[in-house]
Amino acid sequence: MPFARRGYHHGQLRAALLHAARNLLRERGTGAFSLADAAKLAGVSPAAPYRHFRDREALLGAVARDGFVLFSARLAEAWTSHADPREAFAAMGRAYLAFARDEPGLYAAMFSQDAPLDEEGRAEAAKAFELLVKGVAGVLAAANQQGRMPMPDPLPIAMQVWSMSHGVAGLWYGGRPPACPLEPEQVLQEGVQALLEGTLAAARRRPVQVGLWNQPPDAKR
Amino acid sequence: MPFARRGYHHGQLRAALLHAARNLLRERGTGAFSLADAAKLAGVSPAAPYRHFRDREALLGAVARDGFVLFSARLAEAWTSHADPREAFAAMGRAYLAFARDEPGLYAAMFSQDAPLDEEGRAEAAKAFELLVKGVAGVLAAANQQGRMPMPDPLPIAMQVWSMSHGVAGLWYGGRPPACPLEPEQVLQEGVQALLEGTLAAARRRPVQVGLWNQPPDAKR
DNA sequence: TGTACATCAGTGAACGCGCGTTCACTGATGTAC
DNA sequence: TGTACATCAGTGAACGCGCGTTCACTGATGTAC
Repeated sequence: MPFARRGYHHGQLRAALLHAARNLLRERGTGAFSLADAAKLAGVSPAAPYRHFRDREALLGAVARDGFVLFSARLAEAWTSHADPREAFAAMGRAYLAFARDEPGLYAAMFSQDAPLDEEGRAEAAKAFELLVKGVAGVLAAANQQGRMPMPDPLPIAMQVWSMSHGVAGLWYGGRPPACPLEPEQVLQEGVQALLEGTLAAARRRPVQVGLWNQPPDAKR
Repeated sequence: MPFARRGYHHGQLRAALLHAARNLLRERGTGAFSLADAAKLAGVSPAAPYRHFRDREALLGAVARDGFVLFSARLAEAWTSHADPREAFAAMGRAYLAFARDEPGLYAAMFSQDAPLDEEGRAEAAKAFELLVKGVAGVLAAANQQGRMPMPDPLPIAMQVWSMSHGVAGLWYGGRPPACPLEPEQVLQEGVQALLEGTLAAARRRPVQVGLWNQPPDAKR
């Protein structure tokens, strides 16, 4: 039992509440989460949380913010754990799904409007997305070492990858798993693989335009 | 006001409750949905719904089932509205997103474990997925009119397309829309485009093996 | 080192609310004779 | 055609519950002198 209280004053109630809330989120959903239960789990009266959070929403928002911090850390860890960008990117995908699998309630809260993110929370969410963009850019650069093709804009591709990851996570870990016998990791891995391959194939069809990198072909007129 | 009651007996309370529940789901989320409000919206006492549904979950499950029926209809409509499989498939994607945009609460309920599907409901959900598989198979066949490459199994591809669609829907219509300036329709359309292109590129690399269609290359030993 | 006091984290009882669900009932409907 | 009666959809009042939140309070902590 981490964050156990020591006396009349808890000492680290804020951290204990965040911890308890995450556990509740894991067992029940975002909707079933209750402030009273979080307080009880932290071994404290139902009024105590109000010393640290304005209301229920504020606690949920803080949990979601911490969720994005943890999420970013896991993605960054996966990215730096491999030298080859393609392997690193694949590891990122596995880390993404592992996070959604192990913390489905937290993951759902992070992307739900029930847990309103403050400015800092939105910055943390943006940071996680930046990691994905960096990963996509790395894979694209690795596939284009000779600079034979115009570099596609990594942002829409990252958004497509994010969408597929979010979709796989939602379908398998967010509700009813699909009836088909496919493994979510495989679906995502092969899907992203094909997605990148198709993008690169399209890019190879366009002539290299030195000085016009990252610009769409129509922009020259 | 559809399904308005006429006298002491409502006449079509079951349908009215399903209608009211869908409206509530549209305005609030799955979590905030309440049986009492559905009854009030249908102009009936809070005990009346129990004549037609075992409990709150049963009503939600019935709403979800009807949601899948409507969803399938929209997808089928889009598919049959174009002769060219590629155009039809693109229309299906747009129909998918339009459904999730116009009925976000219903869409969320359909994929949430809060609304337990009965046998019939699961069959309806499977039917919607079948339409997607049919669409993928149609596009693959159109790209392979000369029979030059082994036909890839449409099922995992359909699952990847479903995941990306579900992810785009979840990100843009299910919570916080992403900060990036991309349109969800464009992200999905281009993503699926690249995904299919990559899959076809991979398939072209394999030699045609007459009599071994739909079998993975390793299966020959 | 000791003491008075400000600060503030946590208490516990209470509130109002809305919800899911039950229950004895009432009134409309339709069917058997 | 008329009447008695079974059926059953909807009533309304009530229940128990859990929740978010407030409020006057209490007790520990740390700081100024």
